[in-house]
This record gives sequence, structure tokens and C-alpha cells, in this order.
Amino acid sequence: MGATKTDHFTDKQNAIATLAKALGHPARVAIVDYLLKVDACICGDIVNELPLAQPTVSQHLKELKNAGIIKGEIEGNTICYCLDKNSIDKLQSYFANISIKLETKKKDCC
Amino acid sequence: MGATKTDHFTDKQNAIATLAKALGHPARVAIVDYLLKVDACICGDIVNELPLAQPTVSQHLKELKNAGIIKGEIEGNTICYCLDKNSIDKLQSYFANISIKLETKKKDCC
DNA sequence: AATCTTTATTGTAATATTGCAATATAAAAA
DNA sequence: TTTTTATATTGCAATATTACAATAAAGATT
Repeated sequence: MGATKTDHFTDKQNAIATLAKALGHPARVAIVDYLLKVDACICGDIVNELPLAQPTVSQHLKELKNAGIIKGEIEGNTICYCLDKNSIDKLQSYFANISIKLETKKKDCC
Repeated sequence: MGATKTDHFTDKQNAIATLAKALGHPARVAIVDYLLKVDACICGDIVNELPLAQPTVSQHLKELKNAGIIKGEIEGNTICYCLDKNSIDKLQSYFANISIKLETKKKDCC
């Protein structure tokens, strides 16, 4: 095998997994960090920021976009990619909820 | 190639990527959800909860543990795995920070 | 001790990911 | 229009992931 059985899990579980997976590579975390650092969407020099070749960066951007972490399109000679706050918030609230529930958990044997 | 160039990114980026990657599969999200739902650490029936064979579940648990999402050991006939609040909090604060920064961002072209 | 129960490990096949060179595409500049 | 600049796509090789059958390991039960 090797293919993930996504149809056996809930939509929410699949949604979280998709978002998390997109950030499961340091290059993509670095892209997110960069998009956050530069207070603009004209980010044509992501390639220069990363220790990766241009096609590789382009591929990572594509995956971030497919997962919904970033949005935007290219505009002429410059790309215009922004973080999608909606997706970030989904992740944030998912983990916040876990954290709160763990806080009030009685039995903690580990 | 195929190997990730982890040495070219910051420790924090690698740390976030490792945690996110561990949750980048719906089965592992389902395991986290289950560990949170059952208010105890004796969780010997995770296998019955998931649509996966026992070795596969064991492997996913191993990956969650390696990444630091869960902690614990087996105790006799029952496993005792708990969520590691520290890791969850790392993810939560990472995304919360992004969300806050996005909130106050001036230029949003997308 | 022999058996049962539970989890881990090994081996293997199928599939996915990562990375880049080469090339294509498309808008901007000359 | 030609050239430049910036990004995307294709094709391919190396590696990683996913899944499970078979088996091992180890504590619990009889």
C-alpha cells in the first residue's frame, strides 16, 4: 500500500491533517515565516531567502496553496502570496482546544 | 534527492515542522482526538477505534512519540500514552502568534 | 509452565515526497 | 518585436511514508 485512507476519518480530522501536513516541512515553515516577516505580499525573493532551487520553492508554494495555508496569484513578474488567516486560525483553535482540555484533565499518568 | 535539508533551516522551523508533520496524517489526528476524548491513559483499544491494522497503529503511535506529541510507555498488557501538553502548546502559540500578526497587518492584497 | 493478551518489530510492496535540471510560460522592459 | 525577468511545469532519481501479514516480545492469567 502506501496510500492514506482518508475516507475512513472524519472531515475535521482530514482537514487538520491536510493543514498540518503542509507545514510538515521546514522549507514551508520558512516560507510562512517569511511571508509574515515581510509586511507585504510582493515576495518575489522567497527563492533568495531559501537554500533551495527555484523549482523546488515553486513546488512548496504550490503545496501550501493547495492546502489552503496561503492564497494569491502571480501578478506579472512578482508573486503575490499571502497567508490565509482562516487556515491559521483553524489550526490555532484546534490546538488551543486541546491545550484547554489537557489543562482540566484529571488523570495524568505520564 | 528526496531527503529534506533540515540543516539549512532554523531550529525553530525544524521543530515546528517535525510537530506538524506528525499530525500530517488523519490517523494520527484521530489518535490525538481519541487520547483527548478518553479521560485516562489506559488506551489499549486505540486499534479498535481506527480503521487500521494493529501494526499500522503501533507505527503511528511510534511516530507521534518520536515527534514528542505523545509520551508514555507500555505497562504490561495496556499502553499508557498521553498527549504531551508542552508540544501542543508549542504549536498553539506558534499559530496564535501568526494569527495576531496577521490581524495587525496593514497591507493585505489577497 | 503453558497459554492468553497486548504491543512492537521485521519485511515487503505500493505510493508519496523531495529536489533539481531543463524547459515552458507570461508579463515587463528595451 | 526581441530580450529580460520571474514563476510554473515536466521529467526523473533518490528517499520517505503508509499499510499490513507474519512474527517476536513480554507481562498477565490459568
